[in-house]
Amino acid sequence: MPEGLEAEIWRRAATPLVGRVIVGGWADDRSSPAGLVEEVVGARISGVRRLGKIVLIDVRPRAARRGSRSEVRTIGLHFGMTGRLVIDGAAPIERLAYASGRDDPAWDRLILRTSPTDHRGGGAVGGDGSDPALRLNDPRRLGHVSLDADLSHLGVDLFAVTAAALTEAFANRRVALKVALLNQDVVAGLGNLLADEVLWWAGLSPHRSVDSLDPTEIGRLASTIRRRLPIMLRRGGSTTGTLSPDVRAGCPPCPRDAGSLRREEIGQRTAVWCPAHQH
DNA sequence: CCAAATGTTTTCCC
DNA sequence: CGGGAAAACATTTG
Repeated sequence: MPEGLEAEIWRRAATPLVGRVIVGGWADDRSSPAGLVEEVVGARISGVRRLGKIVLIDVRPRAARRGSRSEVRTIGLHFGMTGRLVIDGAAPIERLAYASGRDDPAWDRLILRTSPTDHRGGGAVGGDGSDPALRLNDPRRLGHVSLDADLSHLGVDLFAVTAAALTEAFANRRVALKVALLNQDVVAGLGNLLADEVLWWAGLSPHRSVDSLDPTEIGRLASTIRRRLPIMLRRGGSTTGTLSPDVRAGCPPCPRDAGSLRREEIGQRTAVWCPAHQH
């Protein structure tokens, strides 16, 4: 379930890390580039950003050592379907939909400990026995950690969507609207639930080819995205929409027009939509 | 035992 | 190179 909204919740939760120095940690090398922890130990966290579904931790090495890079490095947290972030022992999202409710340390993929300095309260942060500053827990290991990844292929961020950006992203493509919205190179951050949700609100069929949309429809889609996302973010994430996991599972009558919701596979993902009002 | 699950990535084919 | 379909990744949940 981690889509752009969950990444934004985690990004906000991780902002207290800015200013702290990474003093140690551990990375599962099946999920992270080899030597990642050694690369960032001693570095100060200079920023926490988000791009699409990816949370980015910028770190500034303390000094140029021989053979090491002195410029800012960026740790990318990619959550896959089951990755969760725990900051200073607190999980902003306790339980992910469609994932385990347990928090087994065996599923930890990245642990970063930071120095006690710069932490409000002054207590130890990530010292012996205490909670690490950052913990990425991912049972299914479908997520991963990147270092200085090239993210230039990503499309417009879901919170920056405009009609013009969609028009440009849809140009020269002839795929189903639902497939295009799930493509991170088109819009970065929309996942299966958010894509179905915004199409439901915009009244657009997931089957429509993107090259068949007229400017009015693209404008309606863009404004729907801009309007619905902040509401769902406030409510707690991508499961809080009209087409919640419960609705998706049960396929009750459409809440808008009492027609029947349809559940079918589009682009190898489950799509839920209302043929009565989505055209 | 079985089916389905929020996300990528790869591979093969047209 | 642009797609589309399908499989793969690894595991839990109901």
